[in-house]
Amino acid sequence: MSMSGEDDGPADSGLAPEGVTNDLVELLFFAYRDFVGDPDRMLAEYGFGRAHHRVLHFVYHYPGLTIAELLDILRITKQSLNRVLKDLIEQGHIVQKTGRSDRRQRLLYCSETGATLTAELTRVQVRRVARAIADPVADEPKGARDEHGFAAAQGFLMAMIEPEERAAVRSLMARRARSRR
Amino acid sequence: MSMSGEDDGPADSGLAPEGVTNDLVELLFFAYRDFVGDPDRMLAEYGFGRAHHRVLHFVYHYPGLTIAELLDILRITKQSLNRVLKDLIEQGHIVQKTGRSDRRQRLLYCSETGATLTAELTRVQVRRVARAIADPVADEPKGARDEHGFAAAQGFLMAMIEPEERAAVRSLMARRARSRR
DNA sequence: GAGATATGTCAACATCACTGACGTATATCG
DNA sequence: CGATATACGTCAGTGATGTTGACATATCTC
Repeated sequence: MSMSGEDDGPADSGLAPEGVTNDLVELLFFAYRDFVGDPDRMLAEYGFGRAHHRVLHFVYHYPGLTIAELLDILRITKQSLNRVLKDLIEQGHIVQKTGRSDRRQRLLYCSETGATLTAELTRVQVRRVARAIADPVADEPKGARDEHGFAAAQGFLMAMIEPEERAAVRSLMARRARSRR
Repeated sequence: MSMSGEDDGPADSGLAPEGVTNDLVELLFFAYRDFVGDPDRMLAEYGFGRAHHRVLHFVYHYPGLTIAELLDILRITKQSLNRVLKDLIEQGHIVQKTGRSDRRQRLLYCSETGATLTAELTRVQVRRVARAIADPVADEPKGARDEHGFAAAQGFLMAMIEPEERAAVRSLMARRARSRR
């Protein structure tokens, strides 16, 4: 009797049991928190914030980006972008060049210092992700039950979390498991 | 010159080729953006924001949470928490009960309406994650080359992104691949 | 030359975070 | 019991980042 209606049929549908997926939802929160935590701290020393990081990141990795493209990527208003972009340009981390085919465009590039700074930030984030891929945290040694790819996603996300925090996250989620019974 | 493939020879280090990992870093950004996008829009109708969502989420899933525990989970100050918590209590979505073993504690619970609202938010997020696990987006049909679990992570994160946005993300990242040569 | 487009900017405002200080209720310990 | 610590609440001020709305300027397109 497929209760076909909504969506998450924990029973027989090809989809995930809800309990495990709930864990993934929370792991995503914790993983993302730590994922942006490193750059946040590094940039704070320069007086920059996460918004500056996002601009630096995309300009560094996609040199020659236009303002419009950047706005579309970041999904913020041009006023919001302009505030942080102005900081970065004034401090010489980003430079603008007038577009050659369309002189209205301001193509964005990192300066030497901007590239150095951003490479540093990227290095830290890439390292965290690469390690999480290489050494996912095996959480459920029950093996065998990963037809769906939960354990893989769970191991990856848990490995993205700061090691000292993992115990706290695990014991929190164990608490839900208990109260479900 | 090592033939075989582009450039990224993970060769000896157990770690990931940097190019692919860069993609994962960005996919994480886009995936998280869309992951929180649904609840953001739903809560905006109630005049609530993301901070309210986080409180509702953890109180709903871990009934009886204390203020201190919630502060530790969210990593914000009690002043920040209090602002949103006050909103939620005044509007009857969350109730406080004095702790029985320690009467200083205020144990947090969702009311009926709070539970209904939060279940709705959770449903949307769980659905997105469950689908991404069940139907990861196969991006590199080259197969075979996933000894490290990149393709799996990439497929999961891409599937977390709003379907209409995937083409844009793909073409953006293709642009980096091009400029690397 | 008219109108669309790309960008910059001013002003006002909302959300969500922070610090610092202080108040109250309750628990714990000597 | 009294001192001290803990859990929580709150006032006041500030900063980062987002929003809307309006308007200016340069440049492209027709």
